[in-house]
Amino acid sequence: MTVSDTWKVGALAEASGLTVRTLHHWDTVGLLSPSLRSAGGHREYTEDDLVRLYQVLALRSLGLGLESISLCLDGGFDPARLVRDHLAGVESSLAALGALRQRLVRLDDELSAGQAPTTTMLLDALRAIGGTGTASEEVLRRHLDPDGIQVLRTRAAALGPATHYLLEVEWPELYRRAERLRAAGTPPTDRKVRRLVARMDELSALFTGGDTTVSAGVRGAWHEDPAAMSGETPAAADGWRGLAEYLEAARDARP
Amino acid sequence: MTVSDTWKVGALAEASGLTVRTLHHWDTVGLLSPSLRSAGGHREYTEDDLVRLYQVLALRSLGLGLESISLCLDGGFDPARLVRDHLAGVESSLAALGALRQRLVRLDDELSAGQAPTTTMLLDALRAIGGTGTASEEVLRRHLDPDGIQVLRTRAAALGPATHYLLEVEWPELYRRAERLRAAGTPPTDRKVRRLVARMDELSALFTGGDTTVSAGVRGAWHEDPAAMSGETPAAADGWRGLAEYLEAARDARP
DNA sequence: ACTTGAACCTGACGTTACGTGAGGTTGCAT
DNA sequence: ATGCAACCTCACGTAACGTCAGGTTCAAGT
Repeated sequence: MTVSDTWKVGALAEASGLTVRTLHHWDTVGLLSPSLRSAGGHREYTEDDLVRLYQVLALRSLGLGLESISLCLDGGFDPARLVRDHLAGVESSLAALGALRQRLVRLDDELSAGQAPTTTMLLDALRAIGGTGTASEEVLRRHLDPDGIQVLRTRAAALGPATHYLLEVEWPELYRRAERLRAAGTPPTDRKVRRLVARMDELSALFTGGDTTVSAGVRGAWHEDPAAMSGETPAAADGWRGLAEYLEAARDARP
Repeated sequence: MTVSDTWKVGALAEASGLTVRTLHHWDTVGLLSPSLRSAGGHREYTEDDLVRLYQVLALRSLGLGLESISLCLDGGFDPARLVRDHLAGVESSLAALGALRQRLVRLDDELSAGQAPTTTMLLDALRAIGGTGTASEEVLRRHLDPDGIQVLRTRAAALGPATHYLLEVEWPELYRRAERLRAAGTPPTDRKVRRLVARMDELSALFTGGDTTVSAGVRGAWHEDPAAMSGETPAAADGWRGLAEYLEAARDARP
């Protein structure tokens, strides 16, 4: 007596907002198979199948995978535990995404603030020179003469936006890796650490034009007051100073 | 004069914390190919390749895809725009994840609160009966006699945890779909809406045991004060009442 | 020089939840 | 009978690798 006692894929897809392909897929993986087939092999979904469909939709809206949904509906798994585990996964990826967003927002802010240089050591130093006046300015001036400052300014102008951008991203990444290695107890003589330091010096050279006086001056300034020279957050109270000494040790061990 | 002027995959993998397979993959997709090969075909990564590796690691830590990293490093794309676009994507998925977490947390709370029923219409009604005393209790008692209440209590005990769980999840999902359809201007006579209402009535029947007196009573209570009967947040001020009338119209149009 | 074991190589398939055709068949209405 | 919309079953593509499988090269020890 109902209008239609079975549904075909197209009708069901349109009614549920899914695609035909999705229903096909759910059929092949056994998540939702129509109870009937027509003589010619066309799928015929019954009312019972619709019930199952609603259940699947409900569980899918929680972000569960198809396999989990099957287990849940076929009674193979404790739903409460499944939800708790899933929630734990969601929480962790949420935290990771949040941290990522923090970094991207900062980076975006800095990038869209025109050509004004950035948060990290050398770039922050350049901002100080630019006259914006941060805490790092004084420290830096104590370690560099006007000529050295002029070198930095010239270099900053010569570098293209891509390089500028890379420094914004690669430099903090090198720091994080160094921090992780130090936290793991890796000795400064390890070749991983030595490579990191070498790369940091290369980036430094990019800006100083290989002028060792200038680069040593900047490094000295950073070593004296790392916190003022970087926007990054140190891991521990002695984080920056400890890291600076750690990297210095790696540098000294080079020969 | 250096310790080793080229690196082999294994050494590089160990030094960078990646796997050999990952380096192979980055080679085949052209993201990071070693500049040299040994006579026998072994990969030999030079210092320049290490520079590239650090850049890739830096960009990857931002969550960019390999294709984007290639474009960025090979100068094919504006890095600032790339970051902005990526940030937008991250923001949106962050919002989605946050909403999902909200739902999961609530669900988890309710599930771990023992057998105490839940937020949604019928289950909330059961809680009211249980004596916890919510706003819905009074409304419900006005629509049900003690016999009807006994029917609900018996049913609640008879239903297994899986069904209980499904009601917690499927019921709100049905609501959200109904709300979306109503918001989209779908007429109550549409078969999608009619199916939704039918399924809601089926769930209702699950709890009332098909006793139309009881189910009508619960429905009446919910219709009188939807906000008190559900923990969900309405879309608009008239959200719940409007939705209730919408669903009632669909029910009436059934013959 | 010869052997041997570790490290390396290139395929090739599996993973998630479908999208997107290709090429052929069925169902319903004229 | 015929047309055409809707249906069917392959089967490849997606992102970024993991995980064998079967064969080759390297470096050290004898």
